[in-house]
Amino acid sequence: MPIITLPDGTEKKYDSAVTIDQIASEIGPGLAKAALAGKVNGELIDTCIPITQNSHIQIITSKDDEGLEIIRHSFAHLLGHAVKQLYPEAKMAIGPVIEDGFYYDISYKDTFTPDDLLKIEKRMKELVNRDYNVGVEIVSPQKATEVFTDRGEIFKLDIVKNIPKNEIIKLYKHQEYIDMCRGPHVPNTRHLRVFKLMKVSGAYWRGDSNNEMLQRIYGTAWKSSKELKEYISRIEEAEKRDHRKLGKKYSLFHSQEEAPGMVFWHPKGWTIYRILEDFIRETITKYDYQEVKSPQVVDRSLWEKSGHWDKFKEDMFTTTSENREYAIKPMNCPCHIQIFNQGLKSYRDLPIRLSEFGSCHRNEPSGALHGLMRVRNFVQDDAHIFCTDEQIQEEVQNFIDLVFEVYKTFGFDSILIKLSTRPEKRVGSDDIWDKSEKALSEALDSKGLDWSLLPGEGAFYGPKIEFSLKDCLNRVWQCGTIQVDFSMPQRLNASYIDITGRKQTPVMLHRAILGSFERFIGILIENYSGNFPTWLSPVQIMIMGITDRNNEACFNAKDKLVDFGFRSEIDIRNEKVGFKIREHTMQRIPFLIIIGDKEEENNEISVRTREGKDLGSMSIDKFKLIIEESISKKGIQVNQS
RNA sequence: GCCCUUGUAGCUCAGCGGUAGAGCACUCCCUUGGUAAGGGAGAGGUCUCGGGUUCAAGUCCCGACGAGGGCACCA
Repeated sequence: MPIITLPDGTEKKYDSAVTIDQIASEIGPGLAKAALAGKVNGELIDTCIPITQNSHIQIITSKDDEGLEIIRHSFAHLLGHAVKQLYPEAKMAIGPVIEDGFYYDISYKDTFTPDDLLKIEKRMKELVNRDYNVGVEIVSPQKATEVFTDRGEIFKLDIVKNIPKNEIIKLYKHQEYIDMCRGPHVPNTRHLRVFKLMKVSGAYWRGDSNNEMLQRIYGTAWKSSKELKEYISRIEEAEKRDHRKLGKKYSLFHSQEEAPGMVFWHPKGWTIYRILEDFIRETITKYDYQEVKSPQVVDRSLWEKSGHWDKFKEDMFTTTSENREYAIKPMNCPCHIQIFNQGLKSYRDLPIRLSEFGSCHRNEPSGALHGLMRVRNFVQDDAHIFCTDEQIQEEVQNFIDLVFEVYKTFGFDSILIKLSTRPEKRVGSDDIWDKSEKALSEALDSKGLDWSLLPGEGAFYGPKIEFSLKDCLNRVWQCGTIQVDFSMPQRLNASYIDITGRKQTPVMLHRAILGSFERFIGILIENYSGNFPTWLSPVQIMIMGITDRNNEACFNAKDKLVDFGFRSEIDIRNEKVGFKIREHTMQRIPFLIIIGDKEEENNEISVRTREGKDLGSMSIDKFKLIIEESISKKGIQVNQS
């Protein structure tokens, strides 16, 4: 005799078990048609599962977020149905929901081509049009084993074996196709309309690189074709902004076969790099950092002491000379400890903040390389803070201020923060972990920030905070980090004399704001889509004459603007002004200056922006104020169109 | 590193067994033109590299290297 309570508080009494489908039908045929699943006391169930207990229920339709997830999940089953019809020998592995869609991992003797994808997609559409009901059955592990043994679904059998005894197993029947899933799933395929198969790629079974490589078919699915279209155009927009493409277009950098994963910075890209470096240098100086520079190539003995030789030998570039073996540094911290270790340190000296724009090399797997985002040679805006346990919290607080100040300067206002705490395998006493985790969380709370906890995700040597920014396409990039390290100072014998005259080991905080310059510039290129704010624009001003008669005036204007400190160039090619304007507008140069006879007569210049706005004629001094204003805003509220 | 795809002029791409193509860029000539493409001519390629099949190989096969999409990795 279940009593069912609806979200609006209405109660319904039933003589016997009742399903979501029945309840929805009583409320209205429209709802019955739209019902995808139910939420019973907070748990999602299929529409056909009988409810026997008094329950609060909610009917899930495609309007709910959960509804879309269910639809996407059912699409994975539908994909399975189609694949097994077309390729009966295929073995289905797993088919979960992911952001924006779903995928299915499949083992099959031949590789799926884009043509196969079209065939599968076509078959899926045909199946959808049958409007067939999806059946669900709760079975025992034995039954599930029988079913999948019959069907030769070896991966499903493996999954069944690993399902805990107390968990129920549900089989979903898509006509002759049977899949296993926690569910719930849509009751009928007519709910599955808007989708597209996107691509096929490789993926390891159970995500383990020792296992077989399966073929993964990715699909996307949405509530409406409008949303699908928006999704596709979002992908296209991201492709247009691809930093590798824009890097070529604006001649910022390139890379070539002879140096995979390394960057050849062109004058324009290097200009941006230098501005960033100067900006960080200037900012951290305000925060009492001291800049240092340490060697690139260091004897293996140091890397043995630091533990890197054991753990990361394969990932380091090495070199030999006169029978000695060296590593090209993959990070700066061991060297910074060497600097710290010179001379006796007192507690009065702490905290010591050593920063370095040190070039590091890591031999990343070839498959990991990606434009500027993942390289083998990079420079971090790196620094190490040597301090006492008690100073951790204040140092973290200061760092948070620093991070927010820097990100804001680029126009990044939405920052996500994650705190990762002790993993199972770790060094350091529970006492010190307690203390430093507390220092980190209290530092965050003292700033009134929202943050999320990642338990167990910390490094073996200490907890950490990670700062991610959201770009204008809402993509999330992890950039900043501050990590407590209890291990390395000890390994490398760092010490200071405390107030009682005893030797102590300092805590070391690794921290970076931008992460690597390479990657951060990649992010900036995509975020601004090449429309760098004036302070970052490699060329800020392009001066062009109308005719040859104006060449001298152009040179004079350029000299004056360069003297003022603006990055200015001239274009006195034998071309019409319209042609030059088009070219430099497309190169996204913020200010275009045109000088013709009229301007010369009045001793003025004519100014136009890359947005196509004509600012009219003015004196160079007046223009100086305009561009100074634009530069001073840095990346804040820039026009990113 | 693994799976798939891929590598042709400076760039974007066509050609897919039979003497290397287009657009843009480049060079030269004409044009000196007022706010997003003036006109003409020319030059430019061991078709990534190394093997093989063939009378004949950018074109088919094998291998290496690079790149792209994923997976794994990311101190």
